[in-house]
Amino acid sequence: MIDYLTGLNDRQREVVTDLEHPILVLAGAGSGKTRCIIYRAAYLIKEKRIPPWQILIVTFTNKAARELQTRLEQLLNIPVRSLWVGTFHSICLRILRYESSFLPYKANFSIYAADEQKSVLKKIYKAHGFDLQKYPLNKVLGRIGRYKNRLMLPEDIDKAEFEGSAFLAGFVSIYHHYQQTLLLNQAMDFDDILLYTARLLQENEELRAKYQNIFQYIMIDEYQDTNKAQFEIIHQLALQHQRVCVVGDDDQAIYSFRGATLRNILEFERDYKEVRAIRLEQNYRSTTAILDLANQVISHNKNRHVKELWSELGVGIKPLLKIYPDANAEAEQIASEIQTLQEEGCELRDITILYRTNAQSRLFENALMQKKIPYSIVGSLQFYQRKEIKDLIAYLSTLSNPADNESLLRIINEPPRGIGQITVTRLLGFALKTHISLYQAILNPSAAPDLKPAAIKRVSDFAQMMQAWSQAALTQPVADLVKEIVEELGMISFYNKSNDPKDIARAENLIEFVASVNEFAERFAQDNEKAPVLNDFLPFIALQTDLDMVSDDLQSVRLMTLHNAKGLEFETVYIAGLENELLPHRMSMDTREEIEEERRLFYVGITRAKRRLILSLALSRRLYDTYNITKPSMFLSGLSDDVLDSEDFDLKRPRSTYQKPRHKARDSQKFFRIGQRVWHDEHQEGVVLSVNGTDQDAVLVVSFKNGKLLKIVGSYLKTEPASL
DNA sequence: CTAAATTCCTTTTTT
DNA sequence: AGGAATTTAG
Repeated sequence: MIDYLTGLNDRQREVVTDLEHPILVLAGAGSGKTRCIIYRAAYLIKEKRIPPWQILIVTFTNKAARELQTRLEQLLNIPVRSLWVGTFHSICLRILRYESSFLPYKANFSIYAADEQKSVLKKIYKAHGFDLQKYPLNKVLGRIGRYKNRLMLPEDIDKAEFEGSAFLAGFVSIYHHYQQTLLLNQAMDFDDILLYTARLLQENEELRAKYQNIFQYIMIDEYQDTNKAQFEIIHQLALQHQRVCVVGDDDQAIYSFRGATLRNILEFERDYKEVRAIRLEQNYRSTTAILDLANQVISHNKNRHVKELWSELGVGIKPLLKIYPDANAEAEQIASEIQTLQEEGCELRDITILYRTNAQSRLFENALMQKKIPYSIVGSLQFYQRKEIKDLIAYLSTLSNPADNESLLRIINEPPRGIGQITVTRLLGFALKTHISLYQAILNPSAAPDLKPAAIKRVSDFAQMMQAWSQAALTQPVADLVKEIVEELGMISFYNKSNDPKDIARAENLIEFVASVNEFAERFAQDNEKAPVLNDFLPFIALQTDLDMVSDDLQSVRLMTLHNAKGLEFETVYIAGLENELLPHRMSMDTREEIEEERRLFYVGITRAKRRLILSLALSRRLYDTYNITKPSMFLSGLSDDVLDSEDFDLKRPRSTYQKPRHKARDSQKFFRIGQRVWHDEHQEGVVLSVNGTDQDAVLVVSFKNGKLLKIVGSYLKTEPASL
């Protein structure tokens, strides 16, 4: 018997047991919202005898989904495999594969991530003469994404909207070609997964009824970070029966860059009937000292529901701000503090270092490695974006979906097998002219004009190898298939032969990948009582992220971005790089909305800490190959002394004397450093503010005593005053 | 066709 | 700085 009384407070219990109304839970950080979801699911299954397959729970990450399922099973003491629990993308993908006959896609369509998207765009630019400068890939992809999140395909964009603008007209044309190419390749991007699901539910009455009927009870976590497409999917499913429960916190909305809109949480009471709104403000995670800081930081945001977190866990240790001369010192000091904590008996897995950008992880990795402190990076381009892994996955995608040109082109000459650019171009031309796919073209290369016999031989050898595998892929367990491909291509031994440590790491990655396929196969076999084949495996891999890989019981310090920290908690939290242009990030400080979102990101970081919170900033930091002087984050000003200790450092007063950043000495006479004095023929004495490059060629920003601030090349400067 | 040389380009955050 | 992409040389 589950005890719903002692484990939950009054309001949590209401969330769990009110099945009569649509429920909106406004849950502060650490207020036990995941607990509510788990107990509500348990309540439905155990008390109300709702079959698990009628319950849909949407989480923010795959890992959260797995955890939720495990905890629920522990609570119920029975397995609930048929429960629908996953991210929007994984749930939608499941539906789309199953219902592909209603779409212009086959069930085995590929998923394109950023790399493939860009590669598709580049080909379109080349074919249709679009200028990369005028249409930067990231901008275009961002815009396409924003349209898709609003459920708009190119044909839905109002002509009138872009008639006056050549740029917009160009963009719409690119968007159009892009969608066509994806369709031709039988591929979807991440946003398509949501868009097509939403459209299907909107337009197909039968399907809508079917899934409304399946998903009798719906729960959504992190509702504040849903976008319009996601809203529409849930709305279509829940509009009839209204049995929906959403959980979120407007102060933790940090995904507007991918179309998330607070509108969904703010208008929930209008979207559904007789909504019960329940607020959870008691925090069960952090000490009062930490919450005081969190409350004060977030109170500077204007656009929010005012709420104050409180807890009964005692005052605790006051958060501390540390200032370091440069980013290296920051990383080293944090590493040695962690060493001390470890010696005092802290568990490493209870410690995390949070930062704004992935690039910052590098410094911490080095510092921790030097001190031999185990660490794991959560997320980032650790694994699935590695070249060797992507190559291997491209083989698998091609075997499963021969229409997928991106994958085929990636591997057609990888490892090198004498099929060069010219051959590929000719094959592509031939395919285009005869309206067949590239894969079909390579099956019969002798039909292509201009191909030399030697080239034909190499192509058909490749094609035969692929054909054999794609036959095998239908029946052979995927674990065996992958092993065979890796061995036959000699990938591991190829990388092992090299002396480059990077290549050795690549070999190791491939071994790890093979191991992960085996792991998947075992789990799959347990659940389904048969060994998975390729088509069982690929859908899983497409949405797998590195976030899902770090095991909880591993004894290591966790490194991650602030975004990845959402939903997690740690005894000790370091938040590094509290500098303007980093947090808030330079790309996100133009509007008040952007700055408020960055502040929420900071808030999310703070509220991860259970007992100990250390903030830090560096007074200088390198970007690319340039050292820059930094300014403390604007989020630090306006905080009172009683919520943050700051090592006798006055943030309001500009620093006149600070320790010079340490750099490796170079045997060059004119090695310029930040803060260094330099002399110029005309402007006399000045101080270096930033350096880009070295020696004579360095481009420097120098503040001269005569008041001029100039960008200047090193060769015009002297490092000593001119003798009289 | 491959390998070397050169240029380009990056850094916001993620499913 | 460092890696990817593109151009050039063999």
